Amino acid sequence: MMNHVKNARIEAGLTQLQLAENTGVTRQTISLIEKGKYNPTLKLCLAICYAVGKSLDELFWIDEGEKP
Amino acid sequence: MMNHVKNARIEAGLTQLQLAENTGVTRQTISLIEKGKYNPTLKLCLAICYAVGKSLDELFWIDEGEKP
DNA sequence: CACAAATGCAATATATATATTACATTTAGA
DNA sequence: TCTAAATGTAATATATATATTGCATTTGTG
Repeated sequence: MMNHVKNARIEAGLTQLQLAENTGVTRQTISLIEKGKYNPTLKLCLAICYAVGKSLDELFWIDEGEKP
Repeated sequence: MMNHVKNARIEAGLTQLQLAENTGVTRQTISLIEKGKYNPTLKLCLAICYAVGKSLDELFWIDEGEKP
């Protein structure tokens, strides 16, 4: 479940803890999502989008070519 | 948790049962998502996108103006 | 109208997303 | 180098997404 959350978070100047607080979840949850080890809910995906100023497609859409 | 799944499904000429089978979930799950009573996982959101040929933003992004 | 397909929805069970706590490791700055 | 902040990660607990079954209601078509 690859995504672009980590890059977007860093671009937004946020730490994992800050993003977690902004989105109402735990730092672990953010960490695992960034590592691609979680399958987040849509609600959380949207909260992350709002927090870092990106769209769902920008953060979570994976083109075939991007799959390792 | 409003979305545009129902319209997209109908445009794609699929029934709830067909979309459920294509995405590997139950018809109930599709029904509840369309009714906005569920908070689906990203994986399922992507499966629905692929099944109906739409992007995450097209199906699940809710503009402020759209909120009832 | 009659009949079948499609949909809504309820109750219970299961799988898994997320919380909580805690500790180890890495990274950045003085 | 030293230290604090940031990050990785594990164990257990809880909340909730999803499955399963079943039946009622709606919708379309002859």
